[in-house]
Amino acid sequence: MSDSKSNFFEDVYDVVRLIPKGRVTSYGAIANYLGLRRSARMVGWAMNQSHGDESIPAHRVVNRNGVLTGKHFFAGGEHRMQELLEAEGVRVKEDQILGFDEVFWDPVVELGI
DNA sequence: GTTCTGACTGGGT
DNA sequence: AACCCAGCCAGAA
Repeated sequence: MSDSKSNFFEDVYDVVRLIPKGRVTSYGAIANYLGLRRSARMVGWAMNQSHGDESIPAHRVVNRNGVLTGKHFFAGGEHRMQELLEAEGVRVKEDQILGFDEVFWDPVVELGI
């Protein structure tokens, strides 16, 4: 579209909202889905800007290592992100998701390209 | 205006 | 295997 301004953030938020409960994805997966394979940082940056919007399950977005890298940005304590994930059935240990491959949700695979 | 950093990732050393 | 570096883009100093 011609009026591409900050649509990137909108797209990121849209994909994050599509993450099913009990599933997680990575910044790179979202970036890849948006065609910005190497712009995973921007996804994280978009999440930072989304801080405060409870409609965006940012806790379901982790890095490719399955580590809750963004936990430190959650309000209510650093363990809030872990609590949110565990409440959805995602096991977390030492800020790392257990069975990451089982709960991983890839928008490119699930939604299609 | 330049410079640096960042909720990342992949490849190279 | 561990560490380092480059790439991507946007916002702050």
